[in-house]
Amino acid sequence: MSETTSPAPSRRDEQKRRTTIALREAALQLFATRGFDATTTEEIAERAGVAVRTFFRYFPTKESVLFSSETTWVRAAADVYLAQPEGVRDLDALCEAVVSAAPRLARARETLFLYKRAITTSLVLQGRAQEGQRMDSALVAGAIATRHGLARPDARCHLLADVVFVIYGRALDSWLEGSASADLGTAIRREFALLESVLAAE
Amino acid sequence: MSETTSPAPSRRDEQKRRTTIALREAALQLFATRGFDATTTEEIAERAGVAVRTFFRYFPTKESVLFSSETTWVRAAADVYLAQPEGVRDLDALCEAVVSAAPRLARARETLFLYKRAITTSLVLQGRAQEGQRMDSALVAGAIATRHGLARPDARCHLLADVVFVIYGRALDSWLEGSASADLGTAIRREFALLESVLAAE
DNA sequence: TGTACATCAGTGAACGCGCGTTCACTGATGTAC
DNA sequence: TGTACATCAGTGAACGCGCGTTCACTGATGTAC
Repeated sequence: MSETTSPAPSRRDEQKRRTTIALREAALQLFATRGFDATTTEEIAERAGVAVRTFFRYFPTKESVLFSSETTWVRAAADVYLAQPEGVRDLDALCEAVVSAAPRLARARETLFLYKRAITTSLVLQGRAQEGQRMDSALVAGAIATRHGLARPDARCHLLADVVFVIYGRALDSWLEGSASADLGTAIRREFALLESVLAAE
Repeated sequence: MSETTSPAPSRRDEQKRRTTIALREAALQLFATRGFDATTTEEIAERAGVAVRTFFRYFPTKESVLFSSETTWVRAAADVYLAQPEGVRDLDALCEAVVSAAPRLARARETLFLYKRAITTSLVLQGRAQEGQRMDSALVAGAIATRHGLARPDARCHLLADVVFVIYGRALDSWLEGSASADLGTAIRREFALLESVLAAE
């Protein structure tokens, strides 16, 4: 009755997984180097070793290949946030939560780097990435509301969540642009500290 | 030698201006109601009373019709920001600057409403809007740097500028969704106050 | 273990569609004298 | 003020292109007995 164990991946499932990954990787590489618009679905399929027809069996649109609907690091971070002691200030709790996701993100540095490069080549991808972030922000706003005993997030929750994503985005960017040896967690803490200093200024 | 006076708009210039406006308005209406993807350039041209061919004489792409490159309210707001007395805290100076732009924005309420609706229907438009905001944010970051006597904006300037746009965006949204009689300036001040309270909390 | 049938990943080919371009032209507006 | 020519806004038609769909099929994997 243990439904949690891997449910016997058949050869077919294995094959499907391989094809999915092959298409994802091919697309990421091509988008990051040549740009989204300059890459055709034909080229992606070719690089992945399948027919174009197959590409559209796996992904409904060209741009959807970059965005897996798998639960992001945000959900895990929200749990960390909610696990913080009551006495901790919201902003500090959020900082800890985001920092807790750093190792997982750091492990995918190269992929994140390509992903970011790919995004910048196309308005569609930027729009889609923003859409994803809006959903993540709403999720975080919900967590903040929960911590405060609110049934629904109010304006404060949403504002705070949005600010957190500004901070996260800036931290991620500086980390990706810096040396590979730098620590993402440190970069995140730095941006949080910056926010405080900016508001306290004068 | 007064180059500032209007340089004698000829009939041709007048005609061009009319066509531009007609295309813009037609596109805005159609995008906002039917959605960007569901609207063809054919329909836009038809509604504006010109041929499709003419559309592409005025705008290089379907999506560019929504974005005029005219200087936004941001430049004016940046000037207001820089005109604030030295003693005023950065955040307060920024608040005043954004609030000073409120009347101008409020006058275009209906257009802003349609614009926002249009944006939400398409990833391309979202990306393009975001791109514009990035540029505006960079402009504000530059102004902040100037006020602090920096040659170039540092991380603090950029973070602050980004936060300002989060605040502005949230204020604008709540104003557009609220009753028409509400005041945008008030909404802006409210969001700024919210940010302070959020950071001071506990 | 072996056979018969069902399912399903992958494919080829043809197609619809709308964006954006290219070519060649018309007729109104503007300018030179 | 009037005439001759130049410029330029607008157009029609045909086209290239890549995304995404539809139809009809193949061969490998999975299942029933």
